[in-house]
Amino acid sequence: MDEPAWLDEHELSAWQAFLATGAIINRLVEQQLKDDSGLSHSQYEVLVRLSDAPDGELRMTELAGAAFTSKSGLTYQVAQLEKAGLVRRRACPTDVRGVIASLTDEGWAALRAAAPGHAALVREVFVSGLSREEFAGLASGLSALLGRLSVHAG
Amino acid sequence: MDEPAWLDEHELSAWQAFLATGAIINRLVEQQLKDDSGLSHSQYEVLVRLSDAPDGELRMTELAGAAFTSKSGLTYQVAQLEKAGLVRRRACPTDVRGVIASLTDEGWAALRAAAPGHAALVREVFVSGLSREEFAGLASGLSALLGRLSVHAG
DNA sequence: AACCAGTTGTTCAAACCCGAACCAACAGCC
DNA sequence: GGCTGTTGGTTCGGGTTTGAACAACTGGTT
Repeated sequence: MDEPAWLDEHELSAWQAFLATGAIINRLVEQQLKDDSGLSHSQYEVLVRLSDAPDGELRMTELAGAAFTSKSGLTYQVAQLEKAGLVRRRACPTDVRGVIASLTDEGWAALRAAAPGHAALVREVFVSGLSREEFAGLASGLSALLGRLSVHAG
Repeated sequence: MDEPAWLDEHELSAWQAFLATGAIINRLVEQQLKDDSGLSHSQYEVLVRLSDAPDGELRMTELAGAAFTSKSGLTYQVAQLEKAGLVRRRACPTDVRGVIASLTDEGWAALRAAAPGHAALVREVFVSGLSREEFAGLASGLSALLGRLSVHAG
């Protein structure tokens, strides 16, 4: 009801930290992937989602929901990945409109090759350096936030 | 030393939550600002940094450091803001190369107009819905992370 | 069967963002 | 004064992302 119109000191600094960490970490991840594997972060995410799905394939829409891009953005990235031979597209048997993206052998290989370096960086910039309690608090806060946002995103 | 090459379950889900929340929240913020004030998030950030600085002015480099864009990205955004009349550029008295960006009256006004709606959204998607403990944990985790990253960013 | 609201994925123009190259100007040094 | 290495900011080229418009299709209703 009588919520103040502004963020208080703690809220503001948490918000700033959220933005700053996001920006910095994204940049680092982007750089590492590009340098070591020639993949962009979005492309890597697409490969990961596919690899998590049964048979390594997923409808475009599901993929767009799981990854964090718009539909058109996904079309573009999948086209890039297809050009690179990491992903194949095929028609969906149950829906003529549908397109199914699936990992090729090269796609699996690229992912296997890229993952360890990526994991190491994530560990370095996101996990290590925090105490067990700090990390636990961060993790549970983020997960609560995500749960809350899912409502919003609906 | 013998760090596993992969992220364990907890690390992975925290990482995913970090990416997902960042993506979703950024999108919501972007949308709200654009709809209500015609500003992009980056532009809003630039205005905020300037308003935080003494006399509402800052050198380009300091601005680029404080906001989270590259130098060229900043040049672009400041040009946009200048075109919109919200920011003015003037030469730096102590360094001929230097450029000082400063808020115009319209800039102050635009910021004052945009801030409450922005604050309300941040509150809604970032603060509220979390218990006091969850938020505290999240905040301290983020701040630890940021402190850790500053080393990295050097 | 014919309609109709909703979904699917692509295309298009525009905006955005980055890194590299660049020029000009600083600072420190001999 | 003249070098030399560094910094400040813009420019440029290219890749990326977005939302809106679109055409094709679906599933349910009458």
